[in-house]
Amino acid sequence: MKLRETYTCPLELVHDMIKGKWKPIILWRLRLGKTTLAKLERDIEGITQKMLLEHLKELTEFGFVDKVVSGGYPLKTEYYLTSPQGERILDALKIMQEIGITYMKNNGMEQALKEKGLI
Amino acid sequence: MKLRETYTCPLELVHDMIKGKWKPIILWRLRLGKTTLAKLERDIEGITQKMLLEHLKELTEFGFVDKVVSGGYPLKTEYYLTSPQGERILDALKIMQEIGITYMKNNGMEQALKEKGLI
DNA sequence: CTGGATCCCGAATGATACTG
DNA sequence: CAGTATCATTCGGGATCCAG
Repeated sequence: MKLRETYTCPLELVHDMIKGKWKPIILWRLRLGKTTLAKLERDIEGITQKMLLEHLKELTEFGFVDKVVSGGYPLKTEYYLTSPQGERILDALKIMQEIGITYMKNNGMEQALKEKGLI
Repeated sequence: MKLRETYTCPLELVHDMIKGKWKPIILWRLRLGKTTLAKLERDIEGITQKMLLEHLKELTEFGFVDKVVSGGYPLKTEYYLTSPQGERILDALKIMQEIGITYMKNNGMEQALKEKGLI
């Protein structure tokens, strides 16, 4: 995600920072608390380690996520949402999630919601 | 913005619906109320009519925006946020705007904010 | 050796310019 | 305004590298 040099509006900046196929899902998954790369990879359906790493890196650079690396065996890295920025963006994502659920209900996609236990 | 056939999460769906360089700004501008294409084009710095039209079309298809065409000469079309979906997404965008302002303050981009009168 | 992270490349998609 | 062409970015695969 390449940022522009100038933004006409802070909103654009943030939108660019969370733009990308996997970023919202990663942040969403991180709402459950600090977790490892392996767990993220397991829980996020369809993502590859490479994509996960790339997007995590950007989220980290933009200050939404941070990580702790604990050396030793096995080598373990844990990722978590930063406070307040990471936690704040979650508020926005919650609204989007809510809109999505309502939208799907109203557009005959209830089946998918049931399968995920969201309804 | 091509939507996928399956989404693992409603959040992804919404993120895809507002993805695109100009969509957040268009929605943001529409928070000020119903307005015409010409005014949008004038107020959104750097957008071309083509881009504006395309993005408005998608936002309309996804139910965030609607338009009223009042016949007569000249033919006048006005766009506005739908209720509740369009207004709801605005709540998410407000949070993003806020995060963006804070981010810019903390990263030496205050100058840009002052120029826009946001600070 | 194992898990974490980066590099290079082709294919697909988005943005903008150009044109009628 | 719509259609097409061009240019820039992103996605994803696979190889590779680094560190304990």
